[in-house]
Amino acid sequence: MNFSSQLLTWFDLHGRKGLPWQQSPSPYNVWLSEIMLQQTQVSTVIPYYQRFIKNYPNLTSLANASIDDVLAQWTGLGYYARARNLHKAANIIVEQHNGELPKGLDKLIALPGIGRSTAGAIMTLAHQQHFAILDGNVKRVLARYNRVSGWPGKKQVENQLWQLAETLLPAERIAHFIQAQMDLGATVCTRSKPKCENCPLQEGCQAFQYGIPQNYPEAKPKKIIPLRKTNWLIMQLSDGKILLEQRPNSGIWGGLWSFPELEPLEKVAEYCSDKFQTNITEITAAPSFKHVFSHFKLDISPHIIAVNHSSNNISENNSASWYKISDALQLGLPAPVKTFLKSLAKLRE
DNA sequence: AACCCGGGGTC
DNA sequence: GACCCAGGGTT
Repeated sequence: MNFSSQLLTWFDLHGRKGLPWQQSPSPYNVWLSEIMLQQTQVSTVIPYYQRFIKNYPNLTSLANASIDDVLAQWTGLGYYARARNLHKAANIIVEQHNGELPKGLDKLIALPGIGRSTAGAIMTLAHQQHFAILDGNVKRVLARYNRVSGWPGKKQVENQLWQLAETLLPAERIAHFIQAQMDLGATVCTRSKPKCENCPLQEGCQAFQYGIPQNYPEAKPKKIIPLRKTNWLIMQLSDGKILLEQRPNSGIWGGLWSFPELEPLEKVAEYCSDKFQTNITEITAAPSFKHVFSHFKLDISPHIIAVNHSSNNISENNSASWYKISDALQLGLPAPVKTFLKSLAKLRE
């Protein structure tokens, strides 16, 4: 028995077949699930996927939605560029491909947010075409099976893995095979404590036979991440409304609603007055906390600022608005903002 | 080909 | 705090 037939036999017995996006693997459903699953675990994705499909059952409804609504649906999933690219791609597909996801690796890769692996997943899972994928699971399975040394972030190592992934493709049951690789990686050939005793590929696995499976693939070189500080200005009117500002599309939390930030804090009165037409009556410092991103750490000091309007509306040149907290919670919010707003609401109860 | 970008969950 | 997770985009 070879790699693919061993894997397929295992899949029939132990593979995952009840995931929401597997019930009807249309190109749209596969695409949406693949985007959500980029760098995100299955268990996290499931409720988001179900809500998304309920609100946007097909590609046209997604394209017709506003980006603000899409981001609100995405709140808490992270990597918000995925949502912006998804929405952008949906509109391109409506305008240039008659509302149907194009069929073909290169046409898929041409869309924002779809790379080679995601395109491969759509071609195999939705169209039963003969392509490889190379996600974290497949990288791990192949690196161990073939004892590939080096970090997959290196081009040469990645090329080697792609080569292997393509060589091992079976002639039949391509969708099951792709799914089986991911399932094996997720449930048996796990990053730590792999269950080699339950693995159908044990006999041919080079790392199991001659090395230590956990050592493959090599880990990403560590980097020291910088610490940044910021102050959140949580302006609140006497009626309880708070001010939120929409962040620019590029950069961290792009397109999401958050509190105005100011560092240093010295000229806070001037800032609130000039930019938001508010007069400060009282400032209360809330406990600071840290939020960790992959490439930096943010030390956030929230300041609850009781204010009065000095003018009825905020100047037009910034995208900020006053919200009741219950309404704010419906917007696209970074996770720590959502958490903070919830605690603020509880405080006033 | 190297490097950058980026959120949240879990243990 | 370290590490994981169905990568993509830019330079």
